[in-house]
This record gives sequence, structure tokens and C-alpha cells, in this order.
Amino acid sequence: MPVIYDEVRMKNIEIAEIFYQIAELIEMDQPSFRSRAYEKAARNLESLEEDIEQVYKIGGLKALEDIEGIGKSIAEKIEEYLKTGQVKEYQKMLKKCPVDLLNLTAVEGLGPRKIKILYQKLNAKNLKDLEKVAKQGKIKGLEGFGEKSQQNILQGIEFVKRDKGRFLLGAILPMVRKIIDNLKELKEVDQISLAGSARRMQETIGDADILVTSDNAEKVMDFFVKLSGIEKVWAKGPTRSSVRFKDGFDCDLRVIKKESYGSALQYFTGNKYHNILARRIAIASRLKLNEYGVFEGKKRIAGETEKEVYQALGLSYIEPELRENNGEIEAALRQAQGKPNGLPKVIDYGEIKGDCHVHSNWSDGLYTIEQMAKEAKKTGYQYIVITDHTADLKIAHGLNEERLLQQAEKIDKINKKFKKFKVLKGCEVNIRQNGSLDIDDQVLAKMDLVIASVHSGFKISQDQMTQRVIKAMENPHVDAIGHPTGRVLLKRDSYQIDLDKIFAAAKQTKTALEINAYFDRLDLSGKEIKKAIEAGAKLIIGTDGHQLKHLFYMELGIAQARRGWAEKKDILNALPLEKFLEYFNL
DNA sequence: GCCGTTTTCGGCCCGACTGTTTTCAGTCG
Repeated sequence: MPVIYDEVRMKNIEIAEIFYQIAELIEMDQPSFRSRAYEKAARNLESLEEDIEQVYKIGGLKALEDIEGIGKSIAEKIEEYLKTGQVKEYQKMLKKCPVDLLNLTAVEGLGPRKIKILYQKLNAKNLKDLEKVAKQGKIKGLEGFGEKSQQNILQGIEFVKRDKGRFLLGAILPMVRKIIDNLKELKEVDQISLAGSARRMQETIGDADILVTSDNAEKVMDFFVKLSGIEKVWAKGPTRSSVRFKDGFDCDLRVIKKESYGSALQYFTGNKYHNILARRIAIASRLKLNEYGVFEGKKRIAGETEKEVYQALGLSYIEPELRENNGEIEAALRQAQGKPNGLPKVIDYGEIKGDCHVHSNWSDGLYTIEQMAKEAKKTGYQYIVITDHTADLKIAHGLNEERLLQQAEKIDKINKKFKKFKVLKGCEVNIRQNGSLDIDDQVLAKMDLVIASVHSGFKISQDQMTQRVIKAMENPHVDAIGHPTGRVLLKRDSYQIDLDKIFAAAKQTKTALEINAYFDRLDLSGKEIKKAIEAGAKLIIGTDGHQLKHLFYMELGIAQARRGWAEKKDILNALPLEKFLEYFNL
């Protein structure tokens, strides 16, 4: 999992990490439900919105115990960590088996039991030790290990060292779709679908899952493991095969029977916690849910489609992007029972009418305004907003007032060439440290849409950053805030900013917040989008496209909006041109 | 270790694959 550290909730992450490790350490000795309890507590701490330190400060031990999955014993360990910076019992366990669990468990095929044996017999404490004993041939011959295990460990170490195991959705999706197209050519493949985190359109994914129905699984698997670009076949069987591609990502293929397609798709789409909850609901109704169907005793009562699976559990259908155990099951239950507060009718992939954030070669884009506009029109949009960088962003050839006005004239000319399509005048101004903008108000007033973004001075306090952005929002010419948290996936964390205050200011100043669809930004995140909407803010989706093919990142932005439970009404550029202009008083 | 419309004890999601065994433990998703 990509741990995107959040300094405000740093203690939550630190303590969660310790609990995850305690869970592994317990498993080393004696697999038991005790370890699951720690795992669950860790998970809940990670996803807890509040800062655990604050929770404790305000409510003490009692408040800790009110958190789901945290009882007396675990609450005391949290208290101990907050007071002393360590957990004695964890230190004691670690002393007994002082290994680098984090990196060792990252090696494919190594779990707590095997790690323990490797430590006890060969004193392998970390990847370096492990690599050494594997190369010396000391692993084969250990109880439970053979030649194959030793080879796999060596290979696993290489993979761990090469990448940290996460990939950007925008980078993987095209490749997985190609794999699916390849498989479709096989006549033995009947139905086929993407599953897993890629189907949920998670921002980053660890591997790709594909699901197929076929009467000839063997043939499908034979074909799959021989696809070009495969570097390693992890496993090959009649129902599941797993491979690694040279680009470094793993792909799993599952073959199931037609009657189980829906339940398998549901199962393999996840996420894990959504599924656990779904299974609990099944159990409560005296049913059993697994990848083969929904069963009443031995009788299958659903399984062919996902819809009927959810229906059999008494739930409305839940879109894959929503399956995060983030309240969607409860909402689906209410909806199925005709109660209020059901599932949102999330925005559809075809409902965006224009791209709100596009660069041209006037600043750091690769193509002319006209080229970008033509491509956008081809994809079916009614408009785009050209939002080139402005003065302060020298590295991107930012436009000053004079050049912006020249560009506006140019856009007027270009618009005469288009029918049923409009290029709107905009810019992406920089929010300076003090909250002022790098373009004069008189010129901003002539723009159709002004996006204000933070592009420098990230390392200021949360208060300063929040005030800085709010000041920009209070400028009557600013229509939207670009990539509001500034994060770059797998590279850079968000800057410190109080989003609750930003969301409130967005509502008050009628400033839209951007869902930046660029594949390594996807900023805001799904969770943040949900909160923004709840706070009454409006959103726009922009690709931040710097070249033609970037315009297709819109799909990722829409996915992000869906993950944030956004409906069409929440997204301003789902409005047709006329209504969009009306909204911004143009 | 946690939890409670099965409520203070007994259950906690569950099946496939690998590598090692010779009936299964460990790992993964």
C-alpha cells in the first residue's frame, strides 16, 4: 500500500505500522485471532479521520476505546506510545525476532512463518542477509524449503529492490486493456472483464486482475502465460494464473464458469473490506457468499451477474469505484429498502462537456491552441478552457498581462473557425506566498475562467498555506483552485493545508475546486471530493493537459469524482456550454 | 484481542496455488 504520509496524523500512521508488525510477530509464533485484532486496529487507525493524539488528549483512554476495533489492551498500547514513544511489548517481541519485517514480507512468498525459520536457522534479519544466504545455497534443505523456494526468494528480492510495488493507474490501464484485447482474440474466451483495484480505478495499483469465463480454462491459461512481455510466471492453474510483465507489474487471470461470473467479478473487484462486509451481510441472512455465488445451504441463488449478487444480499447495485467500505454498503441497503440517503447517482464517464484545464505552446504545452481544441472537439466536448501558466512560472514560460491579452485576441480568431465548439479564455495564475496573484485584476477580469494554483513555496505552515489559498479564493476573479493539495502520487506529499476550511471557503466564495485529472496528481482524492461535496463546494475536472494525449486523462478524473460520490450536479463542466457560461456569469 | 439483534463466551471471510510433503502448511488475494 502506498503510504502517503500525512504529518497531521503522523502518530496514527506510526502506531498503525507498529500494530501491523505486532500482528506479523504474533503470526510467527502462533497464528491466531489475536493477530487479526491488531491488524484491524491498525487499519482503523490508518483510516481514522481524527489525529489520534488529539483524540487521546481530549478524551483519554476511554475515547481510544470508543474507536472501532480498539479495546482496553490496544488502547493502553496507544497511550503508552503517545507517552513514551514506544510500545514495550512490541520491543520485547522484536527482541525475540529482530527482523526487518516491512521489507522481508514484501518478498513474494515470504510470510511470518517462513521469515521466522529463516531468522532462527540462518540469522537472516533483512533483505541483505537473506540475499546472502540464498546465494550461498543455504536456504534449500531447511524444513519446508527446497531448491525452488531458494530461487524464488532470490528473484523476489530483486523485484523488491527494483520497485516499491505500486504503479500509477494511468500508466497501467492502457497496458491492461491491451492484454484484455489480446485475450479477446481467443475464441475460448467468452466474457472478460477487468477486476481488482484497477476496475475500482484506484489512483495507484499493485497488480492487475482480469476475469474470464470459458469452458476451456486450460487453453485460456496456456495462451495467457505465453503473452509477449511476460517476465515470470508466478503460478499457473486451471482457475488462477499469475504473471509478471517486464514493465514490473503483476497480472492475475482467473477463469470461472459462466454461472459464477457475477459473484467472481464482485469478489475479485474488492476491495477486501467491502467484501468482508458483504459476506457478513450474507451470513446474517443465513446465506453464504463466495466467488462461486450466493448460496442458501447448497443451493446457488445468485451468481451470474453482479447485480443479482447484490440483490440477493438485499442491496442495490454498487458501482466499482465506490467499493471501498466507505459507507456504500449501508447506503445500498437503505436504497434497496426505499429509505432516504441511498447511493449517489454518480457522474457517468460520458457526461463531461468540456475540459477546464488545458495548456498550449504559449506556455509549456506542446501543441497550439487550435490543435488542442480540435482534439477536444473530436472527443465530443463542447468547449475547452485554455489555462496557460502565468508570469511567475518562468520555467513554464508563464504569460504576463500583455501576452495574456494577445492570447485572448488569438482565441477570438480561432473561435471563428469552429462551429458548435468554443475555446474559452483562461489562465492558471500562481498564488504567491502572501496569497496575492501574479496577474493584475484588470486582466483577470477579461478572462472567462481563472484557475489559481500553488506552484511554489510548499513548505510553509498549515495556517499560512490555508490563509494563502483562502485569500486567493476571495479574489472575485478567481473561479477555481487548481490541484488543491499539491500532491504528486508516489513522489510528493500534499502540502500542509486545512481542507475543511478550504471547502467552507469554496462554498462561501463560490470558488470551484479542481479535480486535477493528470495521472500523477489526481488531486483532490476521492475521500476529499466526498467531503468537499458534503461541505457544499462545487467542482470542476481538468486534465492539466500539456499535449494531445493528455486530454484522455479525463477518464481518470471522472473516476476520481465517482470515487468521491460526485453526481453530475456537483461537477460544473458536466454543464453544457450555455449553462456553464451562465454559471460563471459570462 | 475485540465484539455483541447469536450480548460476557464463542466466533472472527474463505478458497486456490506452490512447494513441500505423502496429507498439508504457508501465503496470497
